[in-house]
This record gives sequence, C-alpha cells and structure tokens, in this order.
Amino acid sequence: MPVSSQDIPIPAAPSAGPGAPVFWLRVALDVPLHGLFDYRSDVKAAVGARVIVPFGTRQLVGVVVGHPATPALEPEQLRDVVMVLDDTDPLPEDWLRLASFAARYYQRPLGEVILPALPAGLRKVSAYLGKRAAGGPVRRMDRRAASKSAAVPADQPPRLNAEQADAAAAIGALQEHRTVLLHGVTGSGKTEVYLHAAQQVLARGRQVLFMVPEINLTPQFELSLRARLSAVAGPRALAVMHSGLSDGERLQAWIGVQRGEARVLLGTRLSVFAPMPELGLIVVDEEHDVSYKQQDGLRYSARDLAVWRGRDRNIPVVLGSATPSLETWNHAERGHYLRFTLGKRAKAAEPPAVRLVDTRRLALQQGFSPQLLEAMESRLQLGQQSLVFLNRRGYAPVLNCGSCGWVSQCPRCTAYTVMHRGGGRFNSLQCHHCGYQARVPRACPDCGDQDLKPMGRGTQRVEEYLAERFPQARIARIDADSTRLKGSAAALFAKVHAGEVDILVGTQMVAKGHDFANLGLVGVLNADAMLFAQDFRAPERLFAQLMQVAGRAGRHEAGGEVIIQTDYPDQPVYQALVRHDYHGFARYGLAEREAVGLPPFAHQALLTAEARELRMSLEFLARARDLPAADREAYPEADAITLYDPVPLRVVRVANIERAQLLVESRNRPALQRFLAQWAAALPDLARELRIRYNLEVDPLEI
DNA sequence: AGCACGCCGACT
DNA sequence: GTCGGCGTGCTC
Repeated sequence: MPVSSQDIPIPAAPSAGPGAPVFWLRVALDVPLHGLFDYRSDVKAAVGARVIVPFGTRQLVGVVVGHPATPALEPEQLRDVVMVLDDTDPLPEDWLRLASFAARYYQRPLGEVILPALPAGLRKVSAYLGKRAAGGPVRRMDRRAASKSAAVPADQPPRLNAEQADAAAAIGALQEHRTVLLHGVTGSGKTEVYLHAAQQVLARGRQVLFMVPEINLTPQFELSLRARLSAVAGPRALAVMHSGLSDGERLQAWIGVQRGEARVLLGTRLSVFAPMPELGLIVVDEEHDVSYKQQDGLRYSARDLAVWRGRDRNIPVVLGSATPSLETWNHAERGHYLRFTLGKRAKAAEPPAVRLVDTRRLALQQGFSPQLLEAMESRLQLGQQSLVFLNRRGYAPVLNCGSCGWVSQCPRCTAYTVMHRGGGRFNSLQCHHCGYQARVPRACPDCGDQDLKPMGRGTQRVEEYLAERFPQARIARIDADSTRLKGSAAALFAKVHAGEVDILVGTQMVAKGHDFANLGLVGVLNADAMLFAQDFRAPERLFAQLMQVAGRAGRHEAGGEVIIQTDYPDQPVYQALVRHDYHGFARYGLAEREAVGLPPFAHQALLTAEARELRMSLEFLARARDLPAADREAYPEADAITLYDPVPLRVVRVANIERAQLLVESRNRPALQRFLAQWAAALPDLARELRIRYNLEVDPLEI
C-alpha cells in the first residue's frame, strides 16, 4: 500500500487562491473497483481520518490511507474532498495495517475491508450532510448523558488448580507475542485461566480483546466477566460488540474502546476489527468454531486475523478449545504455538461415558434404538433430563408418493423441500436453501394418489414420537423454528434450566454454551449424515460437535452418559469419542491429511461462479483456470499451484442460480498468495465479459 | 455496487 | 406526447 509519510504541500493550482496550500489524499472507498482514489484537499487530513468525498454523482465516506507524492491521475482530474470528519480520532496505524493485511490476504480492495468494518454511523454520509445531520453520530452520542451500566456486584476470583495457575501465570507474564493454545475439556476451567491472565494484562494498563463464537448464547459469561471486571477497572470497563446490537450501541462500544475508556472488549468475530490503542492480549475462545469464519462479503477468519494482529502488535494471543482445529493443533505440535493442557474437570467427577449403538442390525423405532429408549426411560425414572441431538429440523426431510415415486422438490433449487408441521392445522413444504414455502398437497401432483408419506425424521417428528412414547414426560424442542421469535430461545432454555423439561430435542443450537445441571443423558441420532458430508473436514467437525454435546451431560453429577447411534461404529471418529481421545483423533486426522496433501499441509482457495445456467458458470471457471497457461510470464508461480477441474456444487441450483466451483491448492502459501493476487486482478474482466458473478475465497472451510 | 443515460413499448 | 422498462458504462 503506497502510504507516504512525507508532507508535501502541493503547489497551489492556478485556480486556487494565492498561497492556499493544497494536499493530495489517497482514499479507500467501499466500491467494488480495485484500487484507491486520490482527492485534492486544502486540509491535510491524517492517515486514518475519515472524509466525505464526491464519487461519480454521489458522496461517500472514505478513509485516508496515504498522501501520495504523485497522484495516480492528472491533478486537474482530481476532485475536492467535501469534508474531513474529525468527530473521532483517526483510525490507529495498527488498525490500518490489519485492514491492509486482510485486504491483501483475502484478495479484496482495501475499501471493501475498511468501511464495512466501521460502525454504520461512521460510514454513512447522512449523519453529516443534509437536513437530518447533527455534526456526526459521535457528537450526538456525546451530548447524551453517559449511559449508565447496570451495577453488577463485584465477584472474587475462585482459586485455581495447579494446571490453571501455571497456564494463567505463564500467559499473564508474556511480554511479547506468542500464540498460546489452551487445550482443555469442557468444564476444565479455561475461562478462569483467561480471566486471571487478563487481570494481569489489565493491571499493566493494557486492553484485552476477548472473542467468543456467539455472544447471545453465553449471556451468563458476559455477566461473570462484568462482575469480575468491575472490581478491577470500574463498571464502564467492559464493552460488548456483536451483530445483535443496534447501530448506536455498536458505535458506543467502538468509541469506548478506541478512546481507551473500555478496557475489555467482549465480542464476536467482527470485534477483531475494533480499534484498541492499548491492546495487550487477545483471547479467542472455542477457536475451532466455524462462526469465526465470515461467510459473506469479505470471507475472513477472525481467529487467523487475531493471530496476525497479535503478532503485528507483539502481544500474546490465546486460542482456547477442547477440540482445537487441526490447523491450530498442528502449529502446537510443531512448536509454533505454546501449549497448555487442562486435564482435570473442575466440576464433574468424571467425563460422561460415551457408548456406541451399532444400528446396522437393529429394528429402530422412529429412528430410536431400544438401547437409547431404555436409557431415556431410566433417566426419566431418576428424575434426570435427557437431550436428543439431531441436526435436522422440520418434520421430515422429504415427502414421497408411495405409488408413483414423486418426491417433494423445490422448484427453484436442486433440493428436496422439507415437510414442516404447521403451528395451526396445515403443514408446509419448505426449502432450507432458498426459503420457498408451499402447502403440503392433498394428493400426489403427478398421479393423484393420496398416499403421500413423509420420509425420514427431523426434530418435529422426533418430538412427536417421544410425546407418544413417553406420555408422562415434559418435552421441549429447541431448533431454529422453535426459537424464531425474539426471546423464545431464552425462554425455552430457562424452562430447561428450571427443570420444567424432561426431554429436550434439539439441533446444534443446544450444543453451545449451555450448561444443563440436571442433564444425565445425551442421545445422538443420525450422526452418520454429518460424517459422510463430502467435505474433508466433516470428521473434524463431527468430533468437535459431539464432544461439545457430550459435555452437556453430567456437568455437575457423575454418571452422565452419551449414546451415539451409528451404522459405522468402527470409524475412527467414533472410536476416539468413546475414549475421549482428542490426541488420538488429531494424530490420525493429521496423518491422513498429510498423506493426501490437504490442509494444514496445503493451502487452498476456492473460486465460485454463479449464473442462470450451469454451463456459463463452468465456462467462466474453465477460462479462469486457463488464464495462467495463456500468460506464463504473468504467473511465475504457476508450477507450484494446482488448479482442479471446475465442478458443479453439490446443491447446483439455489433460487434459480446455478453454481460451480474451482479449487486452487498449493503447498507453498507465499506462492499461492502471489498467484492469487495476479489471478484476482484478471477475474473482473472475465466476469464482465461472461456476465457472471463470482467469489474468490481464501482458506475456505467448506469445499 | 449505485446511478445516470439512453433507446424502445404502453399509457394519460 | 410522457412514464418507465432495464442494458451499458462510469466513478479519483
């Protein structure tokens, strides 16, 4: 990025008044055009300052990223900055370094990284210009009385066991960058280690960034953090940042940390871009969680950016997990990361027993093995709760005509529509890909037969069956459908915590965060479907997810039990789960990845194309793949890169758009980066020519 | 991505 | 005669 630090007052243009100095500003804007834009200004706005500039017929907020000695265009082609926004301090230098790195690494224009990272108020022209303007959202915010934080009683830190104390002391004492993996099973007290380390960093006058996958799932964590913190740093010391905040709340958190008033920021992936001038420690809890990966717009990994930011600022970064990603584990194994292991469970006497039920020869009742039903029965008699985990919502994944073989298909997607039981009388067919909905037909649309059968099971059908099988039990279902209304998830979880539920049926929503005191049994249905997803990371995700659900059982009492039904009990994932053996699983998984040259032993990028017709998507990808061969000079790295054949996505058509993808792979990350930079620059022209939409994703998590 | 321009069809 | 459909071209 050409960021010149020289102050060169440009000789006044003939039209300007005599002696009036003129400066050139290089500005990043949120437009999908590559490059930066130069403007003329009579104020030398600092690097990192926001400005309002004319762009075509509109006005946009941009960020000054440099003062070019020579503008990219003829000076008379440059337009004047409309306004320099001085209601906030300029974005710090290290913040701009992080943004430039992300732009370079993920192959996006700088402006497409910088501006979306800002709170809405700071990137909207309307807060500054026009009749509703009030000198900017920050001035408006400052005029209001300082918001009062709820008083939370201060909390004394509990005593740490030896493992926790060692880890906390070592992390707290780090004076320079290290990435630290804190590996500890559910309930081993990772959070206490984070808090103790954080307190040492805070005591040295530094700020702490604390990242979690999803904040709404862990309100109790926010409360305990607040309680611990108010003792050390006062009630306003904690700021919270996640996508559920209003624009105003988000802005307030942003300004709070940038001014240093907030000492700790608790946030989701987007908080990795918060300006924190005195940052001294970054913690990424549940570092393996896929929520750290942004799935639209700039597809960044907040965990990876956190590590980069920590290295850049020369401060420690702690990655915590019971089931670290194989990428992270590999770094620890090779000694790139420091590793601490918490082996002891702080609360429960022993981890839950994991049992596999081989379902190949069993007569299942509505998907339930006799063993699981018996186990549920006995938990009911003990007065304990059971959780049935099934990653498939709705009533049945497809509706089928018994006489002609018709199946319920989405008209816009290459996918089945899922049958859902309606709240009232009627049932619906829903497409989980595009949102299409229709009434369930009375008779088969093809042959008129009235014998339409739901095939397979989702959470609704499981709930229905269990109500019949255990009429005395109180049953609740937690999935995206039952929690659609705001606050209903909290209400359902509250009922579970209050002991008003005997059997809970849930999707992955129930796996995270919640600590169920009276849960004795977890039953897992249809885990094999997750295992045989085509993605090479499927076993890793399944292992992490099942470890996490298993951790819900018996957190406070011994004798917790997990029953996994499977047709493939010999699969290494399941065997490792039975033994609670992350190490074995990781060793096996890494060996397998190394043998076939998959991440972390290779690096990938994925080019996805979308068009009305698959043919066009495939053609775009084929031509993109052929670019390097046609211009060997421009791609000196081409020999180190593998470009695979374009293939249609597993679900080809979604909402009448047909998609295909092309995988790019290399063992050499710098070579891949240089290749991608060259390639990404050539793609817009090709896409324009073929009129196609595309997306280039670096380090894709799903391929 | 916006937004204006432009060149064709259906309305007051 | 004009309103408005969306193709195409430009933005420091």
